Amino acid sequence: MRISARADYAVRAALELAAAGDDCPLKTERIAEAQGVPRKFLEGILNDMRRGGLVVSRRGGQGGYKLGAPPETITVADVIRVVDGPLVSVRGERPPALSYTGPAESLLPLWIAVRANVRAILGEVTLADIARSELPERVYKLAEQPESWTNP
Amino acid sequence: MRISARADYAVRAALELAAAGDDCPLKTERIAEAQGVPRKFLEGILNDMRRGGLVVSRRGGQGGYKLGAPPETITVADVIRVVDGPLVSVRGERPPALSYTGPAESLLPLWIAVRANVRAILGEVTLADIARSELPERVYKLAEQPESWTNP
DNA sequence: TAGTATTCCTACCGCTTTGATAGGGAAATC
DNA sequence: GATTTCCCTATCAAAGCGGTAGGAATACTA
Repeated sequence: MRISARADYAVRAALELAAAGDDCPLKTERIAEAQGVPRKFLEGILNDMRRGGLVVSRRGGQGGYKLGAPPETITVADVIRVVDGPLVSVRGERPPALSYTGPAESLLPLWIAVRANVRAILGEVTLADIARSELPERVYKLAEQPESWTNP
Repeated sequence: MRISARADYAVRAALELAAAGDDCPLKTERIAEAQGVPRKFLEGILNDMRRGGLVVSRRGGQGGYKLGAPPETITVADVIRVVDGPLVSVRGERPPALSYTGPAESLLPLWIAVRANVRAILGEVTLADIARSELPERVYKLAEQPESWTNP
């Protein structure tokens, strides 16, 4: 289960926009430098976000990008879905599309539970939460536990 | 965040073995038919599981595969790690290897929380749980909620 | 000891995805 | 009209993914 570079970059760009505020559009160059991601690559990602309605753009002189909605209303899941499609998939299918037989029958509810638990984080945390470093209680509690930081 | 075909197949094969019991080795052919997965592909997966110590094999006449440990002690996370590497990664790196700056600083604890929540499911549910269709309370509760089944 | 069944190994294949770059067209500002 | 910036298309190499082929090694059976 991997978070792609696209998704990571997209969220980081969105966070820069959230921090910049609504009346201060940022150009690709600025964001790329601030977050240390390849400019041309980021260009394409921002474009996807625009098509997805997540950001709005303006060209020319004082142009750039800004968020298309208040950062309190945009979740990380929203961003990832726009640039990468479904949050969680099994063999390229969304879990409800699967079917199992024999001793594997209860595998479906398991994948469903995994997806629900991923949503419980990514679907609840907003850009505003991260930008101001105030993750929701429940999320913070998870991140706090030392065993969450250890690799198996 | 996708579960690969390898991982899905591996878990299903392991479940067949769990259901078969310790004194009844299954051959690749049997498992492939039972779960409807390509035989030759499954062969390679079972081999990885053997190298990872998850299953033991015997060739010849009454050969086949059986679990290398009681199914109550093997979690789904164990299986996935053996065939696919780390459970959760960001841009190919494990979360603790990342670092973020500016408004993205709190992105790291977020990824950590996601991983923790994935582990909370896949690292707790054992092959025995699934094979006998008795998922732990907490997991069952998640899978039960109707909104867990809806696509966004 | 010969035969057969099964795992095991190596290599390969086509396809898609991923991460990234290049170059120029279109529009907004000055 | 010049400049700035977004926007579009095309391309690229490398890696991963899902799957296949053929045969070598080994264990049981007779």
